[in-house]
Amino acid sequence: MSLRIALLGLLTAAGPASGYDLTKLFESSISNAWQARHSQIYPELNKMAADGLVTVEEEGPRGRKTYTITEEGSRELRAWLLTKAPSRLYRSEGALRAFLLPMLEPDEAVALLRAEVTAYETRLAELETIHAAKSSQKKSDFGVYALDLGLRQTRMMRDWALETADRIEEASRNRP
Amino acid sequence: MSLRIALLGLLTAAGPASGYDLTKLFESSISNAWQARHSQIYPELNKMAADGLVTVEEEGPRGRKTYTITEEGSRELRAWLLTKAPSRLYRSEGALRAFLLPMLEPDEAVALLRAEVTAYETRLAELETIHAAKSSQKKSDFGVYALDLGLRQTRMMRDWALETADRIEEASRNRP
DNA sequence: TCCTTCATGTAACCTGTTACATGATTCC
DNA sequence: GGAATCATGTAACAGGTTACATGAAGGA
Repeated sequence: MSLRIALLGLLTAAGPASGYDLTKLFESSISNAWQARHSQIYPELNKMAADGLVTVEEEGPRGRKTYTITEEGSRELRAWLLTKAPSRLYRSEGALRAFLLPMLEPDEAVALLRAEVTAYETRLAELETIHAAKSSQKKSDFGVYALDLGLRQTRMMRDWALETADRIEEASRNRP
Repeated sequence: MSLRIALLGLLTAAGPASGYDLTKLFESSISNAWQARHSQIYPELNKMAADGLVTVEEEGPRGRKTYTITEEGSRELRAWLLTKAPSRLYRSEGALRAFLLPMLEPDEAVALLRAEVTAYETRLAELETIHAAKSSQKKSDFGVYALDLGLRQTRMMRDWALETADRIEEASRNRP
């Protein structure tokens, strides 16, 4: 379901687009919240067309098909946003790792966490670049709230890793 | 892979247990980081036994099988923790919703966000209760870092929803 | 006796990833 | 002519959810 919603959202935000365009839009605009490959996108667009949520308005060179969202598609998207309670289940390899951290030696755990901090710093820098670009261009509001959420998420993870590393280090100094 | 790791982790943290026990442990201890149903856990335990990562030490009443982690299982778990770089891909229905928020009317978006705030407050209260219980009993360290992460995650989401609602409300008051 | 909990399993289905496959167009 | 990019698709597999199915043990 979520893939459908994401595609309808992108077609609303960016206007008519091909599967190829949507694959790139996925990477550049929504990858912070959801991911999908072309191998999942193409069949889904075909199903959505069969269900009347999108139409193929024109076929360009190289078999390019440009999809446009229909009235029904917009209704479906709106209904999902307004009525469907979001699943708050959270699945993360990072959190699983966090759970298992106490089974490592303190210095091993600290080394892992310091590496995580670096990775999150890098990611943060990327997101901040994107954020700066978005703020200046003022083109569309789509993505601004999700980008803010991504920034907060990344900062939170970095802070957690940093503070947890310090905590473990201090505890192991006190009783080695 | 992650399911295997989670099961090996639980067997390390809680000692020998049955599939039934592990299903409940999943819900009570690790659900913040990962979820799995019994229909996924039972077949996986059988595969893990075939691969020599766990052994069935005893069979109790009602066909109960108690699994114990093997040396090889411990090695596998350690290796995963120390060598496998965690995927930092983030997929969340909440974030997808955040992306699409600008397509709603301001008052609709604000209402959704206020409801989110309430939901996260509730979740936060639950986690804080668990946290308080864990802190006092001091039984095992397993889960403390993941629980801390869960608390930060939930607070971050609540704050984001709250501040975004305020932001949208103010913007719509200035130019209605 | 009946209900609840304990206990394990399978089957159908949906979602997502990786890899394979093909061909047109454009630019150098 | 050759490489990069545009463009669409399928197949095999892995991971996860929902529903179905069964039965033993324990307590009211």
